[in-house]
Amino acid sequence: MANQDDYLLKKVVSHAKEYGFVFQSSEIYDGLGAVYDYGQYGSELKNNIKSFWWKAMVQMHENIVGIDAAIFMHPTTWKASGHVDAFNDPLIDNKDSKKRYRADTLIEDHIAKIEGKINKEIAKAEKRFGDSFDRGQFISTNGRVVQYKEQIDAINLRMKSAIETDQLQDLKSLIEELGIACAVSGSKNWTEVRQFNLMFSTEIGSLAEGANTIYLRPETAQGIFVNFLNVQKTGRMKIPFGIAQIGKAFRNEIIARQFIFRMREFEQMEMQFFVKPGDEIKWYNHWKNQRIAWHKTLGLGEDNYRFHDHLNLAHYANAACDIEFKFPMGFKELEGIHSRTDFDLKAHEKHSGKKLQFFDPQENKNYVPYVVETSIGLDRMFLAVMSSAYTEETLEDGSERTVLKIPAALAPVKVAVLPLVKKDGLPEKAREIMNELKFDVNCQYDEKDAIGRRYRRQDAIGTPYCITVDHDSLEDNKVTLRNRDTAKQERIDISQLSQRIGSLVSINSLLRQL
RNA sequence: GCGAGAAUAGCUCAGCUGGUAGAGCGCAACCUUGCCAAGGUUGAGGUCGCGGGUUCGAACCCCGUUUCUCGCUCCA
Repeated sequence: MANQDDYLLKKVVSHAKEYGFVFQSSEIYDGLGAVYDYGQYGSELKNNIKSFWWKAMVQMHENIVGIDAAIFMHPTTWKASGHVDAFNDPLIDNKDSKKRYRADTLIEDHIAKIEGKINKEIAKAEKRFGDSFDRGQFISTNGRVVQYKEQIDAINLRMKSAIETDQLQDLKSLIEELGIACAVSGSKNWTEVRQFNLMFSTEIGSLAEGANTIYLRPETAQGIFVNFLNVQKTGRMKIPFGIAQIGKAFRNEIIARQFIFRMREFEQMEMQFFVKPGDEIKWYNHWKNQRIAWHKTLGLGEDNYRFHDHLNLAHYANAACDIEFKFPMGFKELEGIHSRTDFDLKAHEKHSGKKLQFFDPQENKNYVPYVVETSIGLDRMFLAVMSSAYTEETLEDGSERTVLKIPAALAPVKVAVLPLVKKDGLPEKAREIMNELKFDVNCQYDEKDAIGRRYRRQDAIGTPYCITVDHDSLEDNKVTLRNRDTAKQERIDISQLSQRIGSLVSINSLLRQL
């Protein structure tokens, strides 16, 4: 089973390359790790996914608007968001077991052990003294407990100052002095502590001295939060309302693998929905339903989706789940829906000194709104479409074909116009049709090779419809319309083509189902 | 980042104990044909991932490096 799935992923990767969907970045220079480029068909597919999302989220909702914030943001943004602290991990490896740990977690685990000893002492004393046991007094007077607590305080103090001042050597010394051993190998043979920053940084010239390091945003959400007031005021938005955005984000992943599933440069499509405090769970459930409906409209397979509720919530969230998709490598996160409370806006209030509040006329008071976020990885969505669309079929006559059954509304090329033969005026007639259709949809003209081979070529890039011009077309002004998935053909009047194709491949038909 | 494996034409791969590269498919042009990968002719495309080393001689052996895959690890 696993082999078959690996097989599918490999197939999708090589198909994506062979037909111009996805290339490895800078391939002629041996490539750049975990960075990929979208080719001629890939970029079309990606744009169509964006368009479907944007229309569904922005255009279909009067109370949602879209923005396009810059990738560079003021450095304080990332202090407020918590990324400077949380995306900065001091890591240490055990040389014997080859296991990697966060240095601060190792120390915290050690502290937890000492706390365990304190609790043992307390439990013992409680047993001994029974009802007359004064817990508070015991803790502050018992010699052993006081000693343990002093130890903990000293370790904490040293760890904090080491992290804050970037004294990584001291973190290692601390680990060695405490005699912390690897849980796997049991050895105390550690490497140096190294800092891993998941945020890419660069310099900017215009900021004041000492504050000139800026980051490439590790998520797009903060661009929305810092613009909350701008949009609310200028757009006269009333709660509840949403701000949507599609954009690139960057993470210097230690390990980035599985094709475009985890990349160092990736694109997010997300919407932050601002609600009245207390209403957030209602809206959280609302957006869960909305988002899964969006996915299922595409018809990539009902069974390919599932919700995964987070049990361990991030510090900012009071409810969170993922929409997982069955990728070739198993069910993996495709989209996240988080109830982020007022954590972000409050943090920006604190760091900027600006009030980020909404005056609610019904409540007749100001409050910091709560936020429900929907955030989907565009590249992951791309992979979901590609991997579920990839099909190898054996036809009735025993021949095989590879077809991308991409939803018609997302297909890179909607129609191929093909003269049955390359003579007798058929190419001219086909060009004529093409020159009209190209105003409506992305189409291709192809006269090379036998008609069957041209059909297969279009199948391989997922073109949902082929129009074939034959000798009869010159007489009756009709052409055949060939369906990619069924290979069935129908005869249709040239004058009706534009309308017919439009209804078959338009995103609107999907939007109407929502 | 650690460990293991891999890298030869656009794709899939062959290439013997070292003797300076092949196939199928695809691609391009032309001829023939004409509704589901047809036939013929001709052609383009690889300093064998990159850099060193051993050797008279390296796609092949050794070292380093890059990229990919798997496992560990990490994952707001």
